Amino acid sequence: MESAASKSAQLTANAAEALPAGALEAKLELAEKEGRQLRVKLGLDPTAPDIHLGHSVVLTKLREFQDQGHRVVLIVGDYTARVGDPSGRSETRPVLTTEEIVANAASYEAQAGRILDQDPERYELRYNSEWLDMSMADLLTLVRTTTVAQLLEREDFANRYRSGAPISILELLYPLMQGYDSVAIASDVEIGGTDQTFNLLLGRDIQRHYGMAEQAVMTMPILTGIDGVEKMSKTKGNEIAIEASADEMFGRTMRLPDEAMAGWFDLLAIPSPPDVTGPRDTKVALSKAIVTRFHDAAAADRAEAQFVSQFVEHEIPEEVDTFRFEASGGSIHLPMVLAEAFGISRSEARRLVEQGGVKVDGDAVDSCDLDVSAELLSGAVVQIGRRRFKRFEPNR
RNA sequence: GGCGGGAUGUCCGAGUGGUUAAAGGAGACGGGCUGUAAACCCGUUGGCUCUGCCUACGCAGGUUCGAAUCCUGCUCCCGCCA
Repeated sequence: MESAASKSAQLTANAAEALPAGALEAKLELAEKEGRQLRVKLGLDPTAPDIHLGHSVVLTKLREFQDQGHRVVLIVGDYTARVGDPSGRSETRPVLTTEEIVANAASYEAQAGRILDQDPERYELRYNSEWLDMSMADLLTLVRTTTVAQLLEREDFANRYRSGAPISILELLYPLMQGYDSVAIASDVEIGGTDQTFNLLLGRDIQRHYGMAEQAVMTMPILTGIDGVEKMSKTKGNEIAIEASADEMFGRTMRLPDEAMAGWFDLLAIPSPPDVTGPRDTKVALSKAIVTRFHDAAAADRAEAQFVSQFVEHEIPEEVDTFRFEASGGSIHLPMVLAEAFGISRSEARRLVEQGGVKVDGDAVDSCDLDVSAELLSGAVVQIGRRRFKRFEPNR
């Protein structure tokens, strides 16, 4: 039997922090002694419908807990989403409608299932509206646990307060609500990104006020987006969704700046290839590993081949969507048909032609020829830039 | 309750009567280059029936030959003092 110490060491291997020191190990020991599972909590913020690689870091960590026999309690923050987590933000989040939240939550659960073990013995899903839709009296009890000074210790609040930027009461309430989630589900461990450290630790205080054992806290480093700088997030458009196609996953990973690769290997728990290879090959290996994880090895090979053909050798891809155009007249006004085919405005189409960005069967269109013959387009592959293709077929 | 600040294009943010479709930055897109959908360089970035026209600087009016810029009212947001 493995010791609690070694299990703890294993779990914290690529974590940022495990707080307070020794707490996780103590929890593991306790669980073993009492012969029970640990309840490991993760709060999900259903403000965007897609799970991306950033979420996968934490979810994969939860999976490790499951593989050691523990129980993951996923909390869909359907109620807290009405408040908006201010973590790391300089402004108040927009509030979602109930319908959006419900739809996002459903999609979240389905996607989380790709990483987590959904065996009911080891998996529990809860919505925090279940307990946060509380009476005023209960809210007052909750609010009594914490002071404004405590909340203002949090870096983003402190910064905003100092600079005279607005802080809404709603936002101050968020950490309290999240902490109450820990009370409601009696969590033993809570996991989150390093930007959650304050909230996770406050959860301990709140549990204590309610006379409960305090949770251990584990934070995971934040995965950068494909820009290699900012936190991966849908809003910034630098994410790789775990539902993305193999080609998209591969290509987007190839966009990652070389310097950011090491962090990705570490956080995504992908073994680094031998360092005899150059950065290009390293990045290819990373891309293939990611595609393999969410699709399979064959898909990774195909994605690589596709990438090489399209972006290295600049070939027209084999499979191109067909666009049917009206070829009744003899000549076609290019901006019009491009706008229709690619969903851009005619002005934009005109600009693209002027910049030499439009190719028909590989040849750039002359900017003087805004009207072309229908025959030229018939059966041709029209290309905008390096990434957008459509096969034109006359509509007859 | 009092005082003050603010609302500009996808975002941030200049601009206080006239070459302003609106500086600058970010983002995005196109081209070049490249191991790369990286970096770097160049360019573009409201729409259209495109040597011109239309729409746009919170909303509604007004002044003016002419307003994002001045005036009036309204809506919303924020800070400070009490």
